[in-house]
Amino acid sequence: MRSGAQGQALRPPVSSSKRDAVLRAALELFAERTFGATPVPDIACRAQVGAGTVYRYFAGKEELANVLFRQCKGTMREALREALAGSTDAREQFRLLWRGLSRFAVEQPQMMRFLEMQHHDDYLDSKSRAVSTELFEAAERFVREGQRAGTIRAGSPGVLIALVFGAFVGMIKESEQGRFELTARTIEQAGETAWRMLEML
Amino acid sequence: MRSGAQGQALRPPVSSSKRDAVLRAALELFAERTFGATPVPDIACRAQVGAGTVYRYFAGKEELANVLFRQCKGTMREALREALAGSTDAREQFRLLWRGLSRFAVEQPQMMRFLEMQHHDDYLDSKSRAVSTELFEAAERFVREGQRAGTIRAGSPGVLIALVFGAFVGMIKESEQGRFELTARTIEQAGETAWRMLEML
Amino acid sequence: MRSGAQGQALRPPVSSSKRDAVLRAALELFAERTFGATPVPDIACRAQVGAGTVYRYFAGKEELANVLFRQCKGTMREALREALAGSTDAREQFRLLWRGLSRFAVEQPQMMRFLEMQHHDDYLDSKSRAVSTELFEAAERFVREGQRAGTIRAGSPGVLIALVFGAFVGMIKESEQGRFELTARTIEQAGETAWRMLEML
Amino acid sequence: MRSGAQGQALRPPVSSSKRDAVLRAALELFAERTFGATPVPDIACRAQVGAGTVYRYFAGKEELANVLFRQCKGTMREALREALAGSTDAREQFRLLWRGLSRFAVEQPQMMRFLEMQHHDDYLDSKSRAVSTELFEAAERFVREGQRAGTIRAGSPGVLIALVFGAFVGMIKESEQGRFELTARTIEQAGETAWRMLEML
DNA sequence: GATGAATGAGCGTTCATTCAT
DNA sequence: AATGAATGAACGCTCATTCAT
Repeated sequence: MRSGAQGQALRPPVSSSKRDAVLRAALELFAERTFGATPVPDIACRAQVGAGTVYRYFAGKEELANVLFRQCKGTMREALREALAGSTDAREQFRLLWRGLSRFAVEQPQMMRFLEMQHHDDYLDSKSRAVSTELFEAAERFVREGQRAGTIRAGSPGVLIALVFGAFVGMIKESEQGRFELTARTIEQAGETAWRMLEML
Repeated sequence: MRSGAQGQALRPPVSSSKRDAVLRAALELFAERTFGATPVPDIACRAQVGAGTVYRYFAGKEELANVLFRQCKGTMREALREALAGSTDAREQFRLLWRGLSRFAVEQPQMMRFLEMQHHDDYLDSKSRAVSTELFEAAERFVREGQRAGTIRAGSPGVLIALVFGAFVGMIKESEQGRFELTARTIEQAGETAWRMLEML
Repeated sequence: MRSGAQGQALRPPVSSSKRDAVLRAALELFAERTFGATPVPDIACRAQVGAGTVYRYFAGKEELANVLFRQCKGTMREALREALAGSTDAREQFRLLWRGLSRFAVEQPQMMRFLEMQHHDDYLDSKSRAVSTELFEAAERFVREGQRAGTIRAGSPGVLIALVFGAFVGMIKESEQGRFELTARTIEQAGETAWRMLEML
Repeated sequence: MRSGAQGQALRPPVSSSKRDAVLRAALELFAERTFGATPVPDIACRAQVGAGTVYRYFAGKEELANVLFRQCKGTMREALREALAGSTDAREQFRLLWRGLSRFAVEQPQMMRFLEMQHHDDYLDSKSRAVSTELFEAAERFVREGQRAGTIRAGSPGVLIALVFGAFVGMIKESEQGRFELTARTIEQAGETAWRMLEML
């Protein structure tokens, strides 16, 4: 019993416990040491898998990183789904957005580090880049809606999102440097602060 | 006048045209390809210097990166000197701060990329970390002064700085992704926006 | 009837459709890419068989190649049977020989490539080597008979065979390099030419 | 003093003792075990050189093999220079040709093995292929001249050369299999035999 | 009997670093 | 002081072979 009625699954399965273990291990190590500084054998070792096994599931280290990148972006998007669904007023949506980001950063600190605190330009493929863009554009839409509704101030949506998201990332980054502790309270107040960049006065 | 009349200097000079050439070349390549992805021989080649010469001036690749990191942070600080000197009112100081960052980012895009868009945790030594901290704390002081003067709103100075600086970096990063163009006007408006996170209402 | 009534055969059968499929696939791939450049899993795949199955029928890649080698040599010998049976006069026998080789080369180009245009010294076992020798010696006998009958000129039979067979292989090889086309006419004339090395003037 | 008046030699020198050692070692090992079965580290080891050094002089294993191939073909051509220069009558020229091949095969058995007893199709580049073709065509010219002069019989020059050269290679090959000893006398008589394929009756 | 996922030794190659010149 | 040829450990990756199913 392979996996239901879809018929054959002739090539490397899209999921399997080994594959998942490799992705998990890669995330841990990439978050800790960067893509470039992580040897594939170390990933295999941490995943409790032979080095060759990595290549059963991924065409190479770069593909592994791309798949992981997309998976992480997907998880991030999931955390922001409610906020980006867009229905209530912008203020409330922003609260959801910030909360979503926070949950993501707190629950998946490795994904956060991997996604937003590292340099991917060397190996990201167009599909991965598209996933990034898509998420960015969803956020832009949120701003544009708010502007139309008169609850978000005027200004380039792209720039505004870059500032808000950058602020969030900056907070996480500096807290990881040990500059301050990242309590729920800190996060919430930071959200209030960031909202000022968007709110209509 | 470093070592008086004893004749030859026992230790390599702290600066020399070769040393500078190596640092310059390293900056260019690190900015372009990351520390981890830049071979030392390539740095030497770009600097028009023998590979061995790099090791005359730096104990190794990591030390080179540390020296470069500190030099870049120093240049950044220089760009912010006026703003951080602190004398006029916070609003004006912030304008100087944002302008300083912008000048730095525009005039030294390679430093900006190297310093703020890459991952250094693997090789930064304590001295370099201290330099970072120092700059961060100068910025915190600016916030604290403003708070004392009643021109900057209450809140953890560290968090506020992290948000503001993060916003700046976010803007640069996304503009480099091609999400929008970074005109003088964009930068200035973004500064107005970011100021909202600090201003007393 | 190999092992009588003892029930199950203790050793895998010497032939089976899977075994044959593996041999066929190996021949195709070895001819195309050489023994050394052909992964066992690729053979299995082409044979529509699990990788492990190859090892049920052959002790390893080398044994597979040896069995294949012998089988190909056998087919070659089959193509030469008439010519080597030796009964008519040498001139006619030679015609049969050349024709046999040609038929073999044309009908089994993969065997020809595998057997005569590649390097086997690394893995051929003594049995395979013996098969080669046996065929060579049959050809020597043909020469010796002709010499005795006065229709083939004097000279070391081994050397003469080496020259004639080498000429044949040379023709095939260069035609595969695209130096000329290998028509029936070309082959026949080449046979006439090669015969000159043997004929009594 | 680099090498005379040609000026700079900015990139890896075309010759150096290490480079030569690598080529020599590669020839020995390729002759013995085939290109495909020879690990680069083994070449380096035999050349008494670090593995990385191979890559200072050659872009990769394939380039090394191509350079070696061309060098060997060059040496072979050198051995045939006189014969292919073409001046005397074809009979005499053929004697020179056969003698040249023999000298080559006897003095450079490793080159002979590498060049003519192995499979290169996988990695030969167009330049190397051109070198092969050039030599083949020079031999064709020899045949054509002889035909024009009426000392070589009619027939496709390409096919005739393929047969003659194939015969030579066949002789070498079988002698290496131990089927007979390769004495000067054997070689000379074989030459007489092979000449029959060309001579005008 | 048959499978193919899994393994890990070993490949071709790179690069931080050294050292004879 | 400066060089750059040389090194070899370590990388990403392949593949002959095994073995749980």
